[in-house]
Amino acid sequence: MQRVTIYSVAQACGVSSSTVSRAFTRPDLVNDEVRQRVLDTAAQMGYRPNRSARATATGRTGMVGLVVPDITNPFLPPLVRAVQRAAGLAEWSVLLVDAEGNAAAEARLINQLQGQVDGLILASPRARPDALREAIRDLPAVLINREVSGLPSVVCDTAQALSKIGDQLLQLGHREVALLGGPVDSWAAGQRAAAVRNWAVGAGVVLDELGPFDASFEGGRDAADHMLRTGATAAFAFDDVMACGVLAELAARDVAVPGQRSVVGCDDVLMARMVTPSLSTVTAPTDQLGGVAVDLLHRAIDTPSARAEARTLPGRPVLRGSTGPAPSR
Amino acid sequence: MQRVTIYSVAQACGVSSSTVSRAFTRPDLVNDEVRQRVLDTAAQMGYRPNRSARATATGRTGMVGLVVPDITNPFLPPLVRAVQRAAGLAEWSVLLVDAEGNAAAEARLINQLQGQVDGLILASPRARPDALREAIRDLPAVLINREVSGLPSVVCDTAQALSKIGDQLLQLGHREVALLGGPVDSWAAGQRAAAVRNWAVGAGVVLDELGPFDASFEGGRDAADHMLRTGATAAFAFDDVMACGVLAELAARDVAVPGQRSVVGCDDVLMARMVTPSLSTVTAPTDQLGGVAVDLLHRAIDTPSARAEARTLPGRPVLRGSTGPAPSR
DNA sequence: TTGAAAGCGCTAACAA
DNA sequence: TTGTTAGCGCTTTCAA
Repeated sequence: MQRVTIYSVAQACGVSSSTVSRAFTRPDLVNDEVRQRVLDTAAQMGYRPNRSARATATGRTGMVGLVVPDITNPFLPPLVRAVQRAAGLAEWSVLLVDAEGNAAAEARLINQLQGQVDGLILASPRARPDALREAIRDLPAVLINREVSGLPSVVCDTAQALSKIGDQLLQLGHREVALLGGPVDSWAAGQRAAAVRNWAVGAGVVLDELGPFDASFEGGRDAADHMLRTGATAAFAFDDVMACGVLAELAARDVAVPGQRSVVGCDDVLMARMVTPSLSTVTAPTDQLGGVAVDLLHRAIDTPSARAEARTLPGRPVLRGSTGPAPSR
Repeated sequence: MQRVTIYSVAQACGVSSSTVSRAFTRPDLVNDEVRQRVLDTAAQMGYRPNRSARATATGRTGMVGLVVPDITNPFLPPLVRAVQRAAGLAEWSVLLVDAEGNAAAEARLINQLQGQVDGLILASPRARPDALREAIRDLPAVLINREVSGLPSVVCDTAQALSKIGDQLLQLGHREVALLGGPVDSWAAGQRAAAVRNWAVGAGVVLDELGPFDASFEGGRDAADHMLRTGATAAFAFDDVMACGVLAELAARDVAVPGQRSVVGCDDVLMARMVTPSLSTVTAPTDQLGGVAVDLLHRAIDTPSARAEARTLPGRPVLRGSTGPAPSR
């Protein structure tokens, strides 16, 4: 029993190999009856188009590279899923690459993807803009949660949501608030910090800018320690993971949340609901982020000349158990 | 400026295309000096071997499919990373496929991978054995955390670790213990249940078998509810996620952990350290699981005739804050 | 140690 | 609407 190719199918059908090929790739160009016959015998013979051969012939691999800075960051798996689902709809396979938290590795990994994929989706990459652009070369690429001029991107705008949560804190009586900063090479960290700063000025509250801290549980514990040395009664953590660390450290020190301190996260990862108290945070529209990214990549591939589009999707504020009235003095 | 191929490099070097090809794939077959010259000009011209063309010629894609049942399960991302790292060492790219928690989708997805990859790594697949075997067909495949006769596999043995934790509970005075069962189609759930049962018989403790529950936070809350209706002072949850749900529900009902109830998880996911109290659990040797899986796949590909090997790696018990002395009556 | 040439399975002009 | 044919870029005999 031989490998089944378009040739064996063609022979079995009494047509030429091109007809078989067309039956699969350009069904409209083939007589209905013939096409059906081809498809049937192909199915029956267990024919599966050889992706590699197709790729050599067309120059398209049918694969997209998805590069993530750190797959263990709980924000990413749902995003990976979203991208995967959207890509699947476009008949794309996803080549996942994890930079293992190493910003320097990103460029190298992107490089390795060259020639293996039709396009790139980069989820909140940490590499510097020039390194990024050089690694990407002329491969169509889309960024998620980061903007770099000249590259298409889709980001979650957390500014509005954060400011809404801020207003809530204000109403709850908080007058001094801490900003627990995230990694300096994180674009999102910059955006979020700016948003909180902006809100603080408008709201007239005292803002204690602390950090940068590691975007991790331990970083959060560290941040809580610093926060307790200020007069802040509430804190915006860079993300939910850090916020969880803050909660843990506060609990360890018998500082009641939300009784004595309020804590706000960002991203709304699965864990945000699981901790006690549950985290007030900003929900990112993960599915849409993935969908739009794939969509933009489609365009970037089909119309390489088109101007890079920078899209923004709003985050949604969610108030849960970790925010409450400021303690009375 | 044209695409650079072995031909352009060959021309620039004054050698034949086969020599260029060899310089990359069989360097030993080429004169040292010539090879160096070829490699240098290739690098300088920015030559990158075309994976697809190579694949059509050799019949090897240089890719492995990694199928996971649910990428949002926190146990998996570290495993994905481990597999990816090991695969990278073998010059393999990883095509990640997420079944989105849908057992039925697994077989379909595996099927789609046919012809696209050289082999398959299936992380704790849920599909039934026959469906699995049929989907795999004659693609080399390795299972992680599941055993199916005839297929190579590497699993984490949690039995010893669970029994050790059980012994600890015994010493702490627990005499009635609950087993919060996981999904029935999970092989690991079966193994863990058997381990706990076994230990319980040997230790002479009363075992309340409850469930099956959903392997989720909500499933854990549900399980806690059931547990509280028994006399159990300690519980083995199917996994850490479920255990977190148990902790949350107990906290919500003001049942102190570990004061009134002890809780044991399994897997030692990141979250296990983050919850309060931190979870006593079983640490899986994730990196090794990934490494061995890739190793086994290597063999399965190189020696298709070889007998399927079923390897076992021990889990390690970790006692943290969620286990303590049984409450005195 | 090297080169010529056939072929991997498929697509895409072009012609019929 | 179909078939013929020439590639896609690479590997791999086979001869030299």
